[in-house]
Amino acid sequence: MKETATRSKKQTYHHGDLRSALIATGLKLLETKAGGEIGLREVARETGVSATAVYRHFPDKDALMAALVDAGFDKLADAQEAAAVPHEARDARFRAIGQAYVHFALAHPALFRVMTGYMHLSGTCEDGEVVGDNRAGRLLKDNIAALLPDAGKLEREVATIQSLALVHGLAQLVLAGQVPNDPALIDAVVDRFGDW
Amino acid sequence: MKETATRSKKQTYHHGDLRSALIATGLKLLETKAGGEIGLREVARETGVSATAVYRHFPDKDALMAALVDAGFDKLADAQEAAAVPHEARDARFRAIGQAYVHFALAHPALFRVMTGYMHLSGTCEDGEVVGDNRAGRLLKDNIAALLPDAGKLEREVATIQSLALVHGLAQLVLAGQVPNDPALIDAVVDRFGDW
DNA sequence: TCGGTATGTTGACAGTGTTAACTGAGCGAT
DNA sequence: ATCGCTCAGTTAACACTGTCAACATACCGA
Repeated sequence: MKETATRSKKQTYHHGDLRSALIATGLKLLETKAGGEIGLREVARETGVSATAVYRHFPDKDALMAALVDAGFDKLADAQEAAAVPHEARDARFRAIGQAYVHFALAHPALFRVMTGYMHLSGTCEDGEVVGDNRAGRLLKDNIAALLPDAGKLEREVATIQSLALVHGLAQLVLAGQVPNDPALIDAVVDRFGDW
Repeated sequence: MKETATRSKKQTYHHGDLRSALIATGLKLLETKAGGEIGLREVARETGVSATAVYRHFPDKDALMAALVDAGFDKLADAQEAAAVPHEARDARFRAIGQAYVHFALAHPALFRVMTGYMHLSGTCEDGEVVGDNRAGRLLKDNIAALLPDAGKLEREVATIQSLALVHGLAQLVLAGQVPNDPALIDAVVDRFGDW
């Protein structure tokens, strides 16, 4: 086809890396359509490809959704790292990471809903490890370790889970309309992030 | 029909309070089918009624789901009140309520998933009030007020949101497989519930 | 050059939410 | 007591979804 010039690399086949294209349009659809679900056929249609072509790259709709979840957590990690940069003190960096979690969820509500709704089939915690092994999870655990250098393993795990549960629950409650979307209030709640 | 004898009251019409029957079978289905979604037609079929009969009592599938959310929060309030009974001290009662939240979610995973997935269209917080006005929400706010008698309104709101976000996020993370389902670990995290 | 396989296509099937048109039970007014 | 209206249910159909089977074709190595 004629888009051979637009694609830079991996341009190996018919479409040239359709898998990444599907994920990209999925993310774009989740940015545009603020509310509601997303469909396998819809993603395929918007990518300009037949619906069943998706099955050459994902066994299920669930697998496609899981890939979107992974992509979402990657974007979240980007936002968190960017938010941490301007701060020097370790606790300030930590709080910035927590704020970034909630702000990301409020800025991308549809994507975050997919992330929470399909989280269970993407990177579950293996072998007793706490929180999934994506970049966002590692970022959190690394910061906890830097913040509690003298703590034992269990203590760090508890701190990790508490922090994550706080921001995750807060984001979801605000998105669900159970907590008013008041930045000052949200900041006040997240300021508890990292108090031990 | 012949089930006139089985129904005690409200037996006014063809089915006799079909609305409640639909909610009841919806809850039953959510207990039985541990994972996955629930369907309008499925609920109708299991109730022994035509699919379109649902539309005489609910404008949407969303409305039916919202009713299930309300019913779920009512059952949650029951569990929380029962869990609070044996404790005397106010902080112990408070922690028991928090534990009950997580345990309820883990005991009824499909129902809890529906509750979180459709929470946004059932009892959103009106006029700046914090958390929805169901029994579970009032129970939490009353206990916060008893626990922080000298606190200002904003301080109580922040405490309410922090508590709710902690247990809600924890429950969801465990259900999503991001946190191991270890009762001791969960108890350790929830023990932070109500520390100020 | 040729055969095989990776990557796409069309067509079909079961199942979903939703609407329109229809039927009949129950109750109030005459 | 009967008429008529409205409530509460039905069947039929539509557009849509996820998924499978069968088919077509572009690429790549022998």
